[in-house]
Amino acid sequence: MSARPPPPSRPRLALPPRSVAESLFTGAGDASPGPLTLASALFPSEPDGGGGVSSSSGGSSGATSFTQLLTGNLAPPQPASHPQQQQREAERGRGGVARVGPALSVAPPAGTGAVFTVPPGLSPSGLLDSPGLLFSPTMGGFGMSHQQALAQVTAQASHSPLGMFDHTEQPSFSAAPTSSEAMQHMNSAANMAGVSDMVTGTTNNENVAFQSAEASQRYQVNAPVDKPADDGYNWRKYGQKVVKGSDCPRSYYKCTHPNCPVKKQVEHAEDGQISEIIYKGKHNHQRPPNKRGKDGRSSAAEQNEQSNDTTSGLSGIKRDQEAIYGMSDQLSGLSDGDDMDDGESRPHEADDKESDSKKRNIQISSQRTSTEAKIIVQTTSEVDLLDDGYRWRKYGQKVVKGNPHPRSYYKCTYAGCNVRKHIERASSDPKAVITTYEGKHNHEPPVGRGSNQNAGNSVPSNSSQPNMQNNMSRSQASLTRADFSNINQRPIGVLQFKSEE
DNA sequence: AGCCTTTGACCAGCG
DNA sequence: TCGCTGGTCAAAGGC
Repeated sequence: MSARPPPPSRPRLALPPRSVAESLFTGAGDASPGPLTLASALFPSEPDGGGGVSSSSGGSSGATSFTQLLTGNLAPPQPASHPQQQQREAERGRGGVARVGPALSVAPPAGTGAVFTVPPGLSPSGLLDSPGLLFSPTMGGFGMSHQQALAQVTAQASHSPLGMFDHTEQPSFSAAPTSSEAMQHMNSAANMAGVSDMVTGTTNNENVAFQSAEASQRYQVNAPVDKPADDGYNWRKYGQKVVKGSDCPRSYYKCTHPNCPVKKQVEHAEDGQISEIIYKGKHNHQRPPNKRGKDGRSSAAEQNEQSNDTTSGLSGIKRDQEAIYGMSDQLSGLSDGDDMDDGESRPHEADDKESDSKKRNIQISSQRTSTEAKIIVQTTSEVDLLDDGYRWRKYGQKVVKGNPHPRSYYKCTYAGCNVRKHIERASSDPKAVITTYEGKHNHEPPVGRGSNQNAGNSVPSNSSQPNMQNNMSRSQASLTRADFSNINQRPIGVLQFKSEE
């Protein structure tokens, strides 16, 4: 074993416990938008070029869909303050393993990035079934239709790391799934879009064309569990080691399926949480049937899954995982495309440090003990975060110990609505802003308002942006959305959404 | 009994 | 060549 070097602290966004918020999340179905709703709302495209998340490296076209953002318009997950991880990523790239995707919690280098924290209790139905989810036609600014976006996302999902994905090619709109597993992810994606029926026709396809190309995908999660998230496959741990430059012991797992080359590395943080999962290789087999029955790990949620799941065949925890991984898959496949203005994927860009430094990753974190779900997107102004379709009035601000940056408190201005949110900046990265919603709106988002206007913050808005919240059902929480009208401005908002009923 | 985890040792790549 | 490092092996033990 290698001597353990002094572990440099891995920068993390430290959030104070929010029991109130959590309790609200668990029961505040109405208040929460689906993650993709949030994400899509966060990253609307602006045909006029005035909106959309501009790439940190610039050069992105005006029309920026969520998918496009995933492919590259999100800034790289590694902040400049995380050189070690950047190095590690670069090293992984040099290792000859194509690195795809979505580091789940890596911070962006240029101070931009996104973190999706998918709550354990957040079922994919909540996570995925948001009515206004994804690319609502009313989100007219998008560069693609709802169906197109969905198709693209689901196609990306077919390039799953958990299953077979081939990041070397960008899935086309009509890309066909290559595996039943991929189809499961597609289902997840479809569920995310709330239109699972769009792809279920193909999900039954059992003719699996396994891909042979090696690939890997990274997930960064914060899962306070001893074992890595069950992704449906059987793994055997064959090693553990503390790697240099990381405070996390790394565990090595192999897929137990005969002749399956897939391995995964799981890094644990000091607190025992899983901080990162790296998949290498592709399964040459289908996901084994539910294994939990045999080992007695079946959970109530799992059991519930068996009886209730009618969408993707997964529910409860399993579906949560599917949601996590499915989303990750999508994000990975998408993010691998890197700069969207390239117009092509760059599968080996890990070899290119410069490119790597510009790589944008969606970060997804899974906190199984949390009922929160967050999307963290960097922005440059707190007021940018206020535009979520609702009107907010600032009622307080406070500086907490350990964080030089004040946390601001807002209340929904709608009469009788008790929804609050507070925006805080991470001490480690002032550009990382976390928005926490508490409560659920008992009303529709104000109709007719500009999406960038805030009652409490009269910030000039881009009137061309559609009000993406107007068609969201009440089951969706408010969301924070950055003002992307400034092409030079990076979104650094942090979204936090709650589970939906 | 079978499967899995643990853990020290070993190996290979790289600078 | 040597040392460092990451990845893997394999024996031992546990469940």
